[in-house]
Amino acid sequence: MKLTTRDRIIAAAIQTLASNPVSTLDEIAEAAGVGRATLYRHFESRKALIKEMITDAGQKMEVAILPILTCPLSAEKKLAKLVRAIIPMGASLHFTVYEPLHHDDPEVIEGHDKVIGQFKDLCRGLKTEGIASPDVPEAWLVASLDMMIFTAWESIRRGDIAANDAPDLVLRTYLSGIGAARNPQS
Amino acid sequence: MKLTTRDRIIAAAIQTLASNPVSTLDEIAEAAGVGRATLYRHFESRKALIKEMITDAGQKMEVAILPILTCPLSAEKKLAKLVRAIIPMGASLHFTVYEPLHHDDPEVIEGHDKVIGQFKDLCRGLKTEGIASPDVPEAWLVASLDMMIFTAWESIRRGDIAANDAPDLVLRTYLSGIGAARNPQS
DNA sequence: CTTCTATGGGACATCAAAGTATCATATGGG
DNA sequence: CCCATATGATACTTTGATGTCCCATAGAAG
Repeated sequence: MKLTTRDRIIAAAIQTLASNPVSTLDEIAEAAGVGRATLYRHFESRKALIKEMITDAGQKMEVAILPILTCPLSAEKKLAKLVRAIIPMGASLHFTVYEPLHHDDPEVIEGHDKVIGQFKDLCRGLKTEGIASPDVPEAWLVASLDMMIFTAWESIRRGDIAANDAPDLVLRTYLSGIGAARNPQS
Repeated sequence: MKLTTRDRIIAAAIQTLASNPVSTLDEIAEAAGVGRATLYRHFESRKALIKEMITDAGQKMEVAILPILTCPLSAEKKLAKLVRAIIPMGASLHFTVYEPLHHDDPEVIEGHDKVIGQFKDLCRGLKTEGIASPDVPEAWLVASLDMMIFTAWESIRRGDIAANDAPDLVLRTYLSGIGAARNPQS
């Protein structure tokens, strides 16, 4: 199925703005392969585009996360599936979690809280299963997981890390650090 | 000793631009506690300010890193000192390592490479000491360390993590993951 | 073939931030 | 007191990106 023009613009905006937050609409339009006028036919303004981009990213994240986190698996297994699923969406993750702009928009905040909430639940599960130590703050569990996934995405994009190696690296580093893996499964 | 106006502006620019990359010069000037005119008395243009900010951040990083990495300690000890020293400089780290703008400026690139080079040396040391597993790519060792330190800084700034807890969290997560620490020293 | 819709491209208007110029004022040394 | 230097404040110009408009055209549907 062919992507709609709107979706191509959103995707281009995510990619372009992730690599340079001060991109112009010309750059975004070019990356999307459309004229700037077309961009304005789909979005009222720059601000509207960015807002829809953020909520769109949040929805994509939710769609990717929910089925994984609601299936009956151990938190550790869920984590593994989650990491694999989300690494390719690094830019979406970035905008969903770390967008200090639109601080005020309730719709944006809601999407943000939903995604973060899912992460928090997962991290709580890791604690109750004894995977994560109880004396590590939950906020750190969430923040470092987000960060590690985003870093993996960026490392792939730069060509530093093979896309197929990234998920294992993230899981391993997150669960047992950079030393010898304690549970070299999967 | 009192900070020069120039240094206050640079510091304000680092803080302000780290939290919002599209800050205006008015915002930066206000954060520095000076008038916008004064800002132009010290820097030719916005671009010049940002460039000097980046090189300044790079120099600060170098000054902070070098004495630690050249002293005769194990790589593991160096890492511990490094993390403690750099976390409060999170914003500087951010601009030194992850600034895709000024991609072209040789001076900026040089500073970047110098800092990254130091990190790489340290990571190599961790490998030879057997602290880091040999099958983890060096690029991942560097990238995840950078990002973890930056995340710690941001978590402190948001109020999620206590400043005094952050270094141990980073070291522990980096070396042995979020589970029970293997070597609960220091 | 005609019509409807979406698009590309370019000309133009508008606006916000960058950058410039000037004056009054403070501060510190002589 | 007087001068030099640095600054705050404000008004002004310039610039570059945003936002608007229009027209020619391609493709799909009738």
